[in-house]
Amino acid sequence: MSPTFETIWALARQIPRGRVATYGQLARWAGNPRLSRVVGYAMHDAPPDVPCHRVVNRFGGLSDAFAPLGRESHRLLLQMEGVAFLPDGNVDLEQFQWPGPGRPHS
DNA sequence: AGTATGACATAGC
DNA sequence: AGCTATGCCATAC
Repeated sequence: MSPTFETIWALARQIPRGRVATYGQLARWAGNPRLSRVVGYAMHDAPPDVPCHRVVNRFGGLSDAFAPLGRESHRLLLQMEGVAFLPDGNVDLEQFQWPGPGRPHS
């Protein structure tokens, strides 16, 4: 496996429960803000221990590629974790977007 | 081995 | 302010 994938998976795994992160942020923490595409691809190959449902695009919702898997599952999973959804069907990034691993300070 | 595509994002116009 | 073009890494053909 590529170290990039492992890095991305590690970051995704570090996402606290009830919080979501965007591809851009993961990519940024991975080392390159433009790695967003690779992040998505990493999610494609992401093992079950990676909460890919906590990884969303900058709109706050999973991409269409995840839709066939059941976007309701996505919403249900996040709701189960205490994440609120907007009427748009997207997560309230303003409230639930993960601040980042480099600033775990309250 | 090279080209094309992909769960996105940012910058430029 | 909205759209187009480009960047990045890895996989598939």
